[in-house]
Amino acid sequence: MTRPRSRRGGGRPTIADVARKAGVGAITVSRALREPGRVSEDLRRQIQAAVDELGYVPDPNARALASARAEVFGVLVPSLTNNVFAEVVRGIYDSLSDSPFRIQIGNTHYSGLEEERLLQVFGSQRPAALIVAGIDQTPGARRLLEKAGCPVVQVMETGPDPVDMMVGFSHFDGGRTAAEHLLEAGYRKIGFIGARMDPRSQRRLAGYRAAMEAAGLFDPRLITTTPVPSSVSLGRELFRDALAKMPTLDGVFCNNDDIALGVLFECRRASIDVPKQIGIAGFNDLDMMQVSFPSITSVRTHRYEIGTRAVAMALSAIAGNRPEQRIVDLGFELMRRESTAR
Amino acid sequence: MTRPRSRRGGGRPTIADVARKAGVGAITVSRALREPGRVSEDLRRQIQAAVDELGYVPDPNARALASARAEVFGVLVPSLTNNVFAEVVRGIYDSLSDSPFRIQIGNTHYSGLEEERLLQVFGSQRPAALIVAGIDQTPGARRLLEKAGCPVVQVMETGPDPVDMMVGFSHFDGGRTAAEHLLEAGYRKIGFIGARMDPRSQRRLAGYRAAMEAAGLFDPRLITTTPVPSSVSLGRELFRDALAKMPTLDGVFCNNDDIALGVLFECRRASIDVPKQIGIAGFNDLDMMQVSFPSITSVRTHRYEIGTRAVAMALSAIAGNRPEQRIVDLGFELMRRESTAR
DNA sequence: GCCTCACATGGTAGCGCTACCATTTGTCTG
DNA sequence: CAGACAAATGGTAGCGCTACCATGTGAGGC
Repeated sequence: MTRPRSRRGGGRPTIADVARKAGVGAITVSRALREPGRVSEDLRRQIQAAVDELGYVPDPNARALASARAEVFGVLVPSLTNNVFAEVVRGIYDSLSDSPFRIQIGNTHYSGLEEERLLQVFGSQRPAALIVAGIDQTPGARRLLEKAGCPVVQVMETGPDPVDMMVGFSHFDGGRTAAEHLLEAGYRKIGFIGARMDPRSQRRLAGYRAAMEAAGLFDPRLITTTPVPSSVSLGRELFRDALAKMPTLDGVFCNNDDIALGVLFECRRASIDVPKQIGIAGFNDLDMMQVSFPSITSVRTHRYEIGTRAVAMALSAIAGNRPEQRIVDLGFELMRRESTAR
Repeated sequence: MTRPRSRRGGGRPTIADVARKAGVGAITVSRALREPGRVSEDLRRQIQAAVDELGYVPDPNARALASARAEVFGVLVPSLTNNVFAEVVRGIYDSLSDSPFRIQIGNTHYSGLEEERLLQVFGSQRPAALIVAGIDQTPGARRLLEKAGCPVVQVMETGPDPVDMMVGFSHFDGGRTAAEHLLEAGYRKIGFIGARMDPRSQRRLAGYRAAMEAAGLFDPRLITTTPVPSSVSLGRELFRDALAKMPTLDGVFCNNDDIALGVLFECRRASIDVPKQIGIAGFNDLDMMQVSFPSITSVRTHRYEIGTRAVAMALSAIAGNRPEQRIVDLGFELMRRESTAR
């Protein structure tokens, strides 16, 4: 004796209700929804009518359980408020908005351990794809990615050894390009100011250092960094520190645009002429860099495109295609502006 | 004849594997994990050992299907890159990071229709709670929220008629306070500059207007708005427009801080003295407002706290408590700075 | 005209977990 | 010391969906 259970609150319609109403088998409804091509025109119309009338929406949990695959993209980023990652995430959302895939974001707070924990959690859902920021996973995280059984895209950076696929650019080259530009503009005592100093910042620093060493101008006292999260106010403070340490500074390459803006404000307050006395270059090229006064030179990065491209590659892999390129370098663009126009 | 199916790729351990290894029933494992208090110390230890050894992680999909409730918080925001919502979302994430709840974010792109669509999708998952930005849902969206069968928190704003609970503040009062401050500082021809003009911006405008009318100084030509998304560069352009329309302008209340910063930059470029010739006030009080030069007056809003408070209220409701207050007003704080110190 | 085969549809048996009962054991009352 | 009752544990039956296989039908080949 099995009386129907009514655990479910509203008792929303199930696939069986649709099947009954349309006068077909449940499996045919399932197919009509997922592979319309395999169901005859007639039935498809009938089923669609029943779906509309009942307001049927498939239960993604039941679907995931039965098919051993959730229609979920797992996305791991180190920060939600940093505009850089927010843009990448926006690209991901926009690219998936018309697909059946949901998105699950994890915030690692720049912690490898937290990343590992989140990968464990995500893995238990059997996601359709994973997109993770960075290429410096812990060995444990890397192992989890490798046995995730789904396409994996590492974003933000390119490197030699992808877990599966990669979309990004070379932060080393970006840092070097900015420093070389400052050198070409005639600056000599060029400082590096950086906050947070995650692995990507470290590589931008390395690029800066390579350029300075090639010019025979490197001096460790030119470098001012902190692990503290980046902000405009921090940029001001770090610049004051840098200037105290090395009063003859005549240029700065900033880790990112927030810092650069802070430096600009501090110059203004201290009546230091930009670009005459000090040249400033930032990184990422946020919208405000081109409208600040003076406008600020920055390395434009293609953050939104990193998100859209990562999704495109993952979708292609899900569809069963081999990727043409496992590693996609989207490059960057140096935007020369007033702040370095000596 | 039922031979075991091995659809599942890696064949990761299930609750039955743990139960077998620990020598108990599956249901006891389930309980040990969810309600440890109801399982004896001994078994709990035994089960934990088996879980650790096998690396068992419960399948959230199966769990959701069986219990008719997914451990998911659905969050709907109009933008992912707008710092305001990014901060709210960060508060939500931080508050839930140690809980079993996952988070599912939906980006409505400021569209009521898209919000409705996303609520439909979210509803099909039977989330544990819903957090939605704003109080101006379409009738359809409101209906979906009402029959969601879970706690609902509307955030960012307070209003008279919550679906369930609310956390935010009065944008009308915020706008009025900013305008009154400019009036007190001695400005008279105070413009309103706004981009995007979502419902919250509209109410800030209404607050500004109320203050100006009370002072007998309102003039529709003082208002410059656009539906275009907000940005620093847009702030510059809108300010130019405003000035062209009304050259005697001596103050501006900006919809948000990006716009305010754009106005400041434009003043600098056009050699307009701030605060002597023009007073500037922004909204939200982003970090950079206090370090810009001159620093910019702004209305500080408690965005992160909106996120944390919303989660706290939802968790309390999930735990079965009646909320002490259905409507929580977190207020705001006027930060007086150099840009309005005439 | 029979066989093959593709195509359309359906039935059955779970996916991994938990709700709902049962059952067992120990503890407390009168 | 019987009866009542709480605490601890387990069995059974699904949650709503899809993978797998079976069946029926008509077109095409020989």
